[in-house]
Amino acid sequence: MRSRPPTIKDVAEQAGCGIATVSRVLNGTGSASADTRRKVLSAADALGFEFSALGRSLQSSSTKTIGCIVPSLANPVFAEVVQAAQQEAHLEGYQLILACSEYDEMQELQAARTLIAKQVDGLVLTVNNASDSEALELIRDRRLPCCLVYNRASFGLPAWAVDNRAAAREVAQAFHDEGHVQTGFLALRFHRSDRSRERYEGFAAACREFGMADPLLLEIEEQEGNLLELLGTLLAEHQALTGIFASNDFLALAAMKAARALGKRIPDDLSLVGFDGISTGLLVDPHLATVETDPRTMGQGAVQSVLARLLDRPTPDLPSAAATFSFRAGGSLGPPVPGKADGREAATSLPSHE
Amino acid sequence: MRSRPPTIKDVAEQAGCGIATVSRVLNGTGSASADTRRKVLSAADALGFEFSALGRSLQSSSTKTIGCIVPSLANPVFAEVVQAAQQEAHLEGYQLILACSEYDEMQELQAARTLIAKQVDGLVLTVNNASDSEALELIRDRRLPCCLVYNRASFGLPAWAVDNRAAAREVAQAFHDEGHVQTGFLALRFHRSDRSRERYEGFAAACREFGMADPLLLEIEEQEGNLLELLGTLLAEHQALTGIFASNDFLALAAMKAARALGKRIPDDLSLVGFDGISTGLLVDPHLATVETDPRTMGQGAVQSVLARLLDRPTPDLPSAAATFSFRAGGSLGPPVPGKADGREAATSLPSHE
DNA sequence: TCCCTTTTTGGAAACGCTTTCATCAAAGTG
DNA sequence: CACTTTGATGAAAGCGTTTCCAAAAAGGGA
Repeated sequence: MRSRPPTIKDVAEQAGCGIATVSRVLNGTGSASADTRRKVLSAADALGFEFSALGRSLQSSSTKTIGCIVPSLANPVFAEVVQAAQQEAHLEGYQLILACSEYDEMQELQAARTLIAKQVDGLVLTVNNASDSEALELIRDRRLPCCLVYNRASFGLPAWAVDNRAAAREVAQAFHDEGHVQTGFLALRFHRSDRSRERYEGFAAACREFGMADPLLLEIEEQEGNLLELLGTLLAEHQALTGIFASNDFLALAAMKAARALGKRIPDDLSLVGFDGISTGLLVDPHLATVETDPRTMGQGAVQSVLARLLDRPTPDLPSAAATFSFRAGGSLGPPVPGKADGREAATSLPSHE
Repeated sequence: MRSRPPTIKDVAEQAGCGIATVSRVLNGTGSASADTRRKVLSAADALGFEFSALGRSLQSSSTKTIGCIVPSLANPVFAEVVQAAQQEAHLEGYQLILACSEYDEMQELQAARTLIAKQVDGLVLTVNNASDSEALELIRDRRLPCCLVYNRASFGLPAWAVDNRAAAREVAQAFHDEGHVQTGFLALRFHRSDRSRERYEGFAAACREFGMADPLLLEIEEQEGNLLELLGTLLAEHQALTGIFASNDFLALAAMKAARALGKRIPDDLSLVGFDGISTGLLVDPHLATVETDPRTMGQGAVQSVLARLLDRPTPDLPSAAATFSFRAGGSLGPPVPGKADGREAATSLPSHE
């Protein structure tokens, strides 16, 4: 029919009354005679009228919108965080505007700017480096309700975070219990993620505490396709390691695959522990030992924290540090077995495949 | 400093000029003397002024925002779609508002309503049933620029879709080539996804075409935790099947695990083929045979289609049906080997694990 | 019937922006 | 020097709401 969507003015005209009355009737605020109500309702219905959130937001200076910035959705952890955040926001009638920083601080900052310009009512985000983020600075200065996820509290902002150091300590303990001494820490974009660094630092400190050798830091820069090759090279260069703690599960699984291609038995020749606890870890054989976290709770909690500030509700309790993760044992971690560790070509150790 | 964010009026006051001038200077539209320009710029800077997208949108009736509805982010396919869509939108200065339908038509409709009320400039979405979606009806009636993803074209809306039937035919062909006759089709929420149904129909038709038995339809309703148990039961009930085509990779991987728990060798006792081509399929052993699709291209393309309409650009070409997928061979599909098929308890067939 | 209270109603302002239009001064032009 | 052109500028309208306020209508009691 009409190309321009109908406005409240159109409804008023059709119903033969003023726009104020239409607003009152349709919003159920204020009084109106039964007759007027009927006329307004039918006019609105006939025109297929819906309020424009724009005019409303301008007026109320509340957009019912929450901004969400995560590094990437390629990581299922963040995908889950976002999904849970979206659901939680939806429950209260809020929408989520999504932005991905691609692990880049400039994009992170720009995203924050854009979302602020869009007048989001609050923000939920995972930044690359919580202790030094221009985006967080901006948000703090703007006094915008905000909550961090998977970052530790910073800039005075609340955070639903995993205690990476404590978790890493448990991993070190597990390695130690199995008798490992020389381990490595494998990270994908080490300098771009404070989470990765915290895990490494906690791991290194704990290794020292348990009297193990300092873990070797194995960094990989980019994820360009040849990840498996890079891992293969890296593993080949460090045959002495009996165990590797990877900064996330995908990396651990990829390392598992690369190690096998090198003829290594898991866990006899090389033990592996991941981080995150994604479900894929339970589909492989042996199961991936890992640190389980709960992305859904994190995303949901972060939104609740923000909403609490917006709606003047009591702030939800942040989880105690110890409750933010749990070590999950798995067949990929076992005692080192000195056996035939160095068979370069060993397709035979790849099961059910010959 | 000030609790209320500064408006253009504040800047004008501080710079000692009219708001129109501020708008012109800051937007780089229209002319202004060097002196005024300087004053405006410094005033804006001093106040930390940023335009409110709200006022601007109200005025221009364009929010620079695209709505995005997908069933869930738990499926990495959709996570990638959303990520790619977000990136592509971002390139043109558009933001993405995200909504998840949770495979529920009511939520799907409600999301569409909300996004429309939020005055999104366009929509990119995957619906549950493209041929019969109230949400799509609404969108079509509103004449909103919109593009479907992973659904086939419907309601006159363009679509970046996978040719599910053709893909399923290739899977049937592959099963046939390996000598399978009695296969099954495994689906998670069959009645909630037209994609799943199309795959089944295409598969069934092709099986018939190749002279195979009609595939058994194995449905699973909900995904509540015990998925592996359900799969185990299901598989135990249908020992005659030599091959299973799953409606997505996760399901195929889970089935693989469940089958092994039953003592089945993959692929000798049971061949498996998935759909989607998620990277996890390459981390397991043997590799999962599957139909690869390209969620990034889909998401990106869909946004381009919408943007083309918004910015009056030539419509991007939709991919030819055949180019929307490619069959990926994998060790999980092989010829059926009658051997010791029925060992109920057979931990031995689980490799490197005893 | 008149006056007072209560309910219903619409005009108008405000929200923050862009854009048109008219004004005014400066700068050319003859 | 009178006259036109040009550039710079601000007032005001309009975008779609909500809400305040005053006016009008409707009851109610004497």
